[in-house]
Amino acid sequence: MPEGPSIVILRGETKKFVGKIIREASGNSRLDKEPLVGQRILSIRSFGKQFLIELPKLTIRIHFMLFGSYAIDARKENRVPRLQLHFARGAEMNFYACSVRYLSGDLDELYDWRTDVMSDAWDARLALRRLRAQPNALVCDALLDQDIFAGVGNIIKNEVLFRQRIHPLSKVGALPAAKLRAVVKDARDYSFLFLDWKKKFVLRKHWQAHNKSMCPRDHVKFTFGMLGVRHRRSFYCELCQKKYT
DNA sequence: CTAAATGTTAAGCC
DNA sequence: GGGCTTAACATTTA
Repeated sequence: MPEGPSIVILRGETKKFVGKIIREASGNSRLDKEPLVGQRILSIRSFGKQFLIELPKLTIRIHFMLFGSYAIDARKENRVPRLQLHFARGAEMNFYACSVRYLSGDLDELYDWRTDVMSDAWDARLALRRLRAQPNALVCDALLDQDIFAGVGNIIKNEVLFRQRIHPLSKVGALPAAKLRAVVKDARDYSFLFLDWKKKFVLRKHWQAHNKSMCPRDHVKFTFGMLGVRHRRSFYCELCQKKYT
């Protein structure tokens, strides 16, 4: 569920709710759901891995973390939704095992859409600038930095590094300028491939590095490690992914 | 069956 | 208090 492209898919599945009025709100979230009732949905947006439902008085922010899921006009059996929104004629949205928060204020002030890899407003040059500002960071950390690449997660990280033949423990500042630009470009390009493949339910079979044991280029074993400040899984080939230090 | 995972936050420690 | 590391959270899949 959690990476940016998956949230874009959810946005597509819920766009019909824009303009609709929330008739009832329930769920095991501890938030007060009363303020939602009677509110009309002004817009449904996403920022990185966050799903946003904009109402006149507040915005519902849903983050699916690792395990979250949803059901639109359907329910999961034997599960209590964290948040359930009811609309006219039985339409409903159900969100499970996710983080729900309310935001107040103008979304355009809360979020810098230029940093969302899935956004029309994506600004590659801004990402480059932010990368150059932390030359000592490891590329595997930089790609997961939501202030630079909002929406990029561990799968996209592993795939982009493999596609660009970059060792995850490379230092940002050591990458040649063209290589750094390629990382920025591919973070977005691969995210859109991810979106396309996920829509067609063929994402997994296109993984070249993530969760794989063998390098498809060199047919040698991938190295596996829990790398970076967040100790996230990295799968990489010592032969074809160059380490810039 | 057990373990680990597409992620973030907050507590805990120096 | 800041900056860092670790634990907690929760569900599906291998």
